[in-house]
Amino acid sequence: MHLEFRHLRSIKAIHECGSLARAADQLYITQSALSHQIKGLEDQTGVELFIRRSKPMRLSPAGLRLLRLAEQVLPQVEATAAEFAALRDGKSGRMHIAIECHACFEWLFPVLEGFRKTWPDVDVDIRPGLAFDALPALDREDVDLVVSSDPEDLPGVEFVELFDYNPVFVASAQHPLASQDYVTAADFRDQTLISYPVERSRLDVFSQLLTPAKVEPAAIRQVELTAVILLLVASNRGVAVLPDWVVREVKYSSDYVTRPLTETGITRRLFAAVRETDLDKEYVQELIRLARVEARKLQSA
Amino acid sequence: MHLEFRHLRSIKAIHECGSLARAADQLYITQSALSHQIKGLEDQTGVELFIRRSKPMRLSPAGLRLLRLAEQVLPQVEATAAEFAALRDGKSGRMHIAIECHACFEWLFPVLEGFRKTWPDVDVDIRPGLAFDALPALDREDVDLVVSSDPEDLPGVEFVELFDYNPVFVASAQHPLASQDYVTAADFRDQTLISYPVERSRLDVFSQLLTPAKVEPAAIRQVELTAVILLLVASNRGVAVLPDWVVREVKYSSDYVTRPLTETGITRRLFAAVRETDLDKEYVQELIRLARVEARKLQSA
DNA sequence: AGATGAATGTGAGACAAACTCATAATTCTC
DNA sequence: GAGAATTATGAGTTTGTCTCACATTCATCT
Repeated sequence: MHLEFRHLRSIKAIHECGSLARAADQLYITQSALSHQIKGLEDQTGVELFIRRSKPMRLSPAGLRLLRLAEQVLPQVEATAAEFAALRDGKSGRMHIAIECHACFEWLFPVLEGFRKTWPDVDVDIRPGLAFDALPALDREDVDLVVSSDPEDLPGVEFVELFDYNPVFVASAQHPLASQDYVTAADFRDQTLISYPVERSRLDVFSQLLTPAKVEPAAIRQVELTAVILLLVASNRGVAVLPDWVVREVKYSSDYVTRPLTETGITRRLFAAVRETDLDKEYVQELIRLARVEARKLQSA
Repeated sequence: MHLEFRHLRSIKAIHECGSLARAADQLYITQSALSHQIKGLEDQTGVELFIRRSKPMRLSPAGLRLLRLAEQVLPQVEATAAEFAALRDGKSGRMHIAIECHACFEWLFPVLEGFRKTWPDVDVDIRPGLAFDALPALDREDVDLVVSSDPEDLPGVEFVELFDYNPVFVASAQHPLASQDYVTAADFRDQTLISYPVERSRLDVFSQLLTPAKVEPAAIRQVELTAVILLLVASNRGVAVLPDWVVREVKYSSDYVTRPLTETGITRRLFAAVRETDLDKEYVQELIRLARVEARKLQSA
């Protein structure tokens, strides 16, 4: 049975118009074409679709069955076509984000909250699980944006600057180091460091401070959640290094102090890695813009 | 968006096979054709359907959307195609029956009960509402079989003999006429006749007995249901004329007697009117066969 | 009945779309 | 980097669907 959408549309039109000629007009083909088409289908299936005895043609039981199929199927097709149109116009799309830096969730989530209001048809998700090899995942189109602070020169991938931040030392107000104006690598030698459970190269404390200075903390405790890290620090169970935006957030204001790392402080830059082909998409640019706005908000807080 | 079933089948096949070449084999087309086809669809929609960066091609989000459509739509189409095949093979069909004679429901219903067991895919219905002009309805394909005792010579319509029956006089055992061996037209002059609410020409009592004899009953009471007619007759509220098969059914065995109409009795013949084009369909012949069997069962009861 | 009008059906040819064949260009694997 | 596997491309053929022009059918009116 060689059925095509054309046949379903024709049957629906003939049923609605009550005549071949009018249906043909509606379908922008000649009445002859419609007649050929229906006859062809009838010949092929060996089943009568219309009752021609009485003259406005009426659907036979078999024709009614096809009409039912048409009424099930055609709306689904049109819905898909509409989604494709939205996709092409850039109104719809996918924005699955991999975050290499664990704490980024803190500013990214409010950004996405705002984003989904203006771009309701974009499928948004955060995938912290892919932290390992997020850039290959970007290339494989498993994700569409990677938040990273280590830009690489990859073909087809563009690193767009988001904002600068400072990793800062965090300790309980009662902690001895709290009395210093700033903290150096050597200061960590006797400390319990509380950090995210990821490899050292991905942690600012190590990559920017301890590893170059060849300093090893007395102990390391790995904690998944930012809120819990701050809780432990406030209870003087250890010290931590976190991006400034985290400790500036009001909701975590607790009994701890922050100090710069080294006399001058350390500055890091965050990037959004996206595929070059996605760079011109409006919603991608909008997300980057929103991220920068959010960063400015946090900095002034 | 010029989508065809072909595209949906291709996308499904490529997804399942994981490669163009294997999918092409499965679809009985060349790999080249498949490549052209997908590219054509992508060009037309302006949306990438497959990710070709890595070399077994994988579906893009948009491609996945189409795959979902395919998985919704294709089974529906195949189900319809299967129904059509059954239709052509005569395993499936429609058997909407119009009964001109009101009492025919009594034997027809058990027939249909048996019929639907062997022909589960035939859509069965009884339509007593069409009693008026059932033959035109047959021609218009509103119904497929008309049970009638008045064969006409219509083009395209065949009257197939079902069985003979005798309209018999029914009265309470206490009724004066119950003492006679048979009943004549004149006997009705003083009686209340209980009959179905249809025109006289459709009632055997009138067409076969009273109208030719120009006899008018004292009163006529019209009752819809056969069971109620027999109830009223048993209560001596009037007399009736019913086909023999009705009064032979055990379930109605009550306090009434039956007598022949006229000395010799009246015999009538029942026909199944079907369209000539339907005559060779197996399930039509089967229904007629079952009707005759049922009639024999009732006669021997 | 025959005429009239409004449908639907039919046949031939035009045209476009989809396929095949042969071959080029990728990408993966060892 | 060579070879294998996979996908892309271009040219030419085939298939199928459409249009055009006309035949046919059916319903209604006088």
